Amino acid sequence: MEGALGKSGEVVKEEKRVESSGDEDGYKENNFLKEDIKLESAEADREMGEVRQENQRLRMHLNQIMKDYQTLQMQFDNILKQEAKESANRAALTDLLDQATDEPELVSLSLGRSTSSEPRKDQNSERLKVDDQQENEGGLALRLDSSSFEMPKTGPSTENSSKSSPENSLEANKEAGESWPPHKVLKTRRREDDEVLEQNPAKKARVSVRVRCDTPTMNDGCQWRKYGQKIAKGNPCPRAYYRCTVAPTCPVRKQVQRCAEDMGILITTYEGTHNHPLPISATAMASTTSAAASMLLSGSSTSGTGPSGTIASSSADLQGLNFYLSDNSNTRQYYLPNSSMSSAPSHPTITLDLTSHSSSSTSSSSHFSKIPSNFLSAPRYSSTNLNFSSLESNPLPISWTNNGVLNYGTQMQYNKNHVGGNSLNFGSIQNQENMFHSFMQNLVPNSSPPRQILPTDSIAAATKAITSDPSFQSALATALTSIIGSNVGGGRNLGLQTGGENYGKSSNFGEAFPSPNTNGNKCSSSYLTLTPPSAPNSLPASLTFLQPLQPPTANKFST
DNA sequence: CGCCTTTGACCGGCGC
DNA sequence: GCGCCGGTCAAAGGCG
Repeated sequence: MEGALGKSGEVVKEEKRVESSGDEDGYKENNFLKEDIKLESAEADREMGEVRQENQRLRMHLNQIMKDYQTLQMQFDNILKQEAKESANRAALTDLLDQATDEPELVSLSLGRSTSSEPRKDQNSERLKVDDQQENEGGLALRLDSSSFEMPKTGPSTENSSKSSPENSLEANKEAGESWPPHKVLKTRRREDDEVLEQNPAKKARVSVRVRCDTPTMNDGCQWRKYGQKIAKGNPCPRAYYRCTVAPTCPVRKQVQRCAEDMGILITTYEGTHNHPLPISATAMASTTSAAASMLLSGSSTSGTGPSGTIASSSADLQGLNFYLSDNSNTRQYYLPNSSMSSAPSHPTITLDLTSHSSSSTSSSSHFSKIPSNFLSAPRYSSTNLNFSSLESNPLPISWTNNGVLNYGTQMQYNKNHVGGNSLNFGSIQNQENMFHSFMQNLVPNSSPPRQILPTDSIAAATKAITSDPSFQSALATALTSIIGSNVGGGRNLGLQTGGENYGKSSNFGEAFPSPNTNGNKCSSSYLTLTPPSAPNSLPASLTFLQPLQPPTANKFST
């Protein structure tokens, strides 16, 4: 606009000059030549002026952006301070209530409503109080101590995906030995790898994803090969072992097992970091697990600052979104009571709970207080939980139908024929959630309609929870951005997921499911995908929940 | 034919 | 040292 005005002004001046110089005939030709030169110089001057004005405009815009950024930063800090105060008050209140009722209830570290009800060991109360204090001093609990996530260049989680990873050592060995080694050599290498792993605990971090899923496996977009199956102690359902086959040297493995107390819940545990480019449909889960693992490891890496070498637990509970971060000491016990997990030792485990508390009539356990103890983690090992469960007070038994229409009070449904044109009709969802999904839709190019079915009740619950509190959203986004942006495979696993056509050729359907069913679909995981900010006024990052399309093939089942 | 699952055997860590 | 247990291997067979 300013440029246009400036241009018009210059033109008027030139016209005046031309009019005043065109009166005398004797000097006409010379004057024309001079006028040409003058015009050229005027043209140059005008262009210079335009450039200057453009420069000035850009400067003004930059200043405006900086002002906006500072304003938002101040607002965000204020919100954090307020929530820290509220959290402190709640923690104190919870302690008082515990003492008054003389029940061994846990100390809630929630920012929102206090909902957890796991028993708390009395001997842990002092530690918990200290942890709470640390949280509150650090501001919003959900901050997850973002400073600890700024260690990608030196921390173990970064090394995880690069130099000293086992796959690299494998590759190094491969260069020397060419072919895949015989058994004994493999064993030797495994030992070498273990040494590397010991030096770098990130390798052993595990991310466990709990998803309500009626189908044998969760489709995470990656390509897996089953290499074993075992009956684990304490669970009648066999545990299946899968190895990533996208790349022959990929060290990533996963274990799939049904929840003993609730067969509807599928527990998938990922271990390792992919050392290869992933299919688009697999990036989200990889990002999520990697972020979660790095979160866990970051927390572990900061140990030593707190009492007994522990970090402060972080927890946020906002309308159903529980976000736990704890160390490997007793702090975990108040949401993982009486754990007797059979997972391998020295494996810090982070659990992403994407089950919905009241999503299913067959469900009896989805919140942490009801999670079967033998599937979460052993008490002595590091374990972190990200609970995306909805709460009793906020039931969201929502599912998507083939038309993308939400249902309430039904089991999750999967769409076989859903190819495109997902209208995301959210029916009677609250405005905030509607807006959130609309925003998410805007992130997906219209030319390629989201082929993922926006997933399940749990996702709806998580979405609702996140959208319920903007400050929480900001905090979560900031935290996850700091994690993922710095850690996930050098960013190669990041990105907005726009399609889920790649399901690989894997047919990893046979899995730990005791009673075969005829459902031809695999459950797809619920994805957390971070996207970069699209506008100065937008959130630092947006949190999306996406889901790949279901494969059209039928399932095979194993016992 | 290649890739997959199945499944019994084997290995190593851990507790007693 | 022994047994338990989680995890892995690899031969055998199935499938497309």
